[in-house]
Amino acid sequence: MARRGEANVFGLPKPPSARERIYTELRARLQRCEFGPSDRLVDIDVAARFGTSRMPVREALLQLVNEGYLTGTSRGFMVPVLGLADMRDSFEVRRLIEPRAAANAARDLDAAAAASLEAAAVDARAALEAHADEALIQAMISFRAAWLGAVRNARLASTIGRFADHVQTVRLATLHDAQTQRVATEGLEQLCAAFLRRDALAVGDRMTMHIATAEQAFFALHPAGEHGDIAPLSAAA
Amino acid sequence: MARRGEANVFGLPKPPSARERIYTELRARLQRCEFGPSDRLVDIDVAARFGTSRMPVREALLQLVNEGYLTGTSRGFMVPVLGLADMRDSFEVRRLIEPRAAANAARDLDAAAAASLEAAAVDARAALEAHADEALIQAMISFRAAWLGAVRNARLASTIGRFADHVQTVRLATLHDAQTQRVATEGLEQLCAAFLRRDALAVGDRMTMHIATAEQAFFALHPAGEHGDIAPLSAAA
DNA sequence: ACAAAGGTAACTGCATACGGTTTCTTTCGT
DNA sequence: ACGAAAGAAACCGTATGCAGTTACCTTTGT
Repeated sequence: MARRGEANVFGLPKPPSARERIYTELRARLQRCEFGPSDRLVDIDVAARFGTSRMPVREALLQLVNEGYLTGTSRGFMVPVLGLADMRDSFEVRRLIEPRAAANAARDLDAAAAASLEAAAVDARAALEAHADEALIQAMISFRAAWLGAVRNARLASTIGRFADHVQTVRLATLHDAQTQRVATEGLEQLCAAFLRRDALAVGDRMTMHIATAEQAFFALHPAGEHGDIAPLSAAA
Repeated sequence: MARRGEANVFGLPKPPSARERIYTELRARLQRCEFGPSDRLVDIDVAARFGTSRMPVREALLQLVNEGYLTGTSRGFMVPVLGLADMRDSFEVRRLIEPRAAANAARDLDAAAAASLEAAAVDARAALEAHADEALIQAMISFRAAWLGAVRNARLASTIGRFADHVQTVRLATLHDAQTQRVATEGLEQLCAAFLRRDALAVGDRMTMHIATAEQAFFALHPAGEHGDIAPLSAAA
């Protein structure tokens, strides 16, 4: 008897629930920043879009709120406007956990994951030389997904995964500059080489540098105080 | 116009939604391990318990599943049985982030939070000498909540908060031994002293040691040979 | 008596429905 | 013409109902 969600002997993938489908779809779109900030997501509207009722949509939206992809206001769900303070906070957490997680991944890397990493690095190089911005970003997403998938510590991996939106925001903000693209691609290649050598220490160091570089690139574009982006943080005053 | 959930100028507390009430209540009970492992939580049953319908309960349960407090099976929601691997993973993440978070809290500590920390430390000492296990655990919960509340980085704080269940499991598993109680209390007092001095570096170091001590105490009780589940039996007194 | 098969009860997931609240719009008064 | 108030619309939160599925229990056959 095939249990719920498990693949049975016939390899039938699974019958995904409506809630899960909607959640996955919306999260993917949010990670791609296909919804502008302050763009309201109304449950009944999304429901019509998916051909279901409001309930699965509502549950998916609540889950997205809980994971930080959306903010629930009194009037609908909105894409949160990330302020500079949010960015600084996210970078701080990433600095704490991602180097070690990547190092662990390098230690435990299997052949398939190594191949995925290398393929992503090759794609990134090709996209860079072809000036294909979209492909470059996609390659970086694949690279990140590859090493993140090699992290054995499930809690660590899921914790990192919660910052995917932030990472994507940084990418979209910084990777339109040719110089930044080149620096990022070269850093990715060196990181990839360290992964393929299973050099955990080098991977950790490179990841630390990579995050620092991204942070500098991001804040170079956003001088403090320029964008008065609403930072709904603690109302300390 | 009092907005939903906000306290208005008259200090009216708030009208919490049913979903939120149920979620908060269930999470508090789960953190206290009042539900034994493999204890099924049925939505219609909980709904009757709270005097509501199934929907808010269902949403609260889904949120708890999403946060790792429960696991959704084909037949109801169950309290997950934490294996030794889960514990090892949680400790790894805590080692990465909590020392720095505590150090930041020490740097930004205000007078009220400092008072809370000191009060919790005093309570812990009193409970230790009175052999009041429950009060000791409560003091440690308060202490942790106090410094965690002083962490300005909201993302960092919420990330740490996601491991509250793990922390509580460790406490319940280890803090029944008098020797461990004494060591933990003394460590807490030294940590508190460092906080009150605003000595961020000392706080970070002490927190590192604290986590290492907890890890050692926990795994000393659980020989690695047993890959069996840790059965934190319900406190059926 | 034990095992297998079928039936039954229970539970989840989704759909529809309703009330309350908030916000936008319109209208009325000055 | 501008502001305020009342009405209307939109939308969230919750309740109830129904179908599908899964586990458990009963029953039957050997």
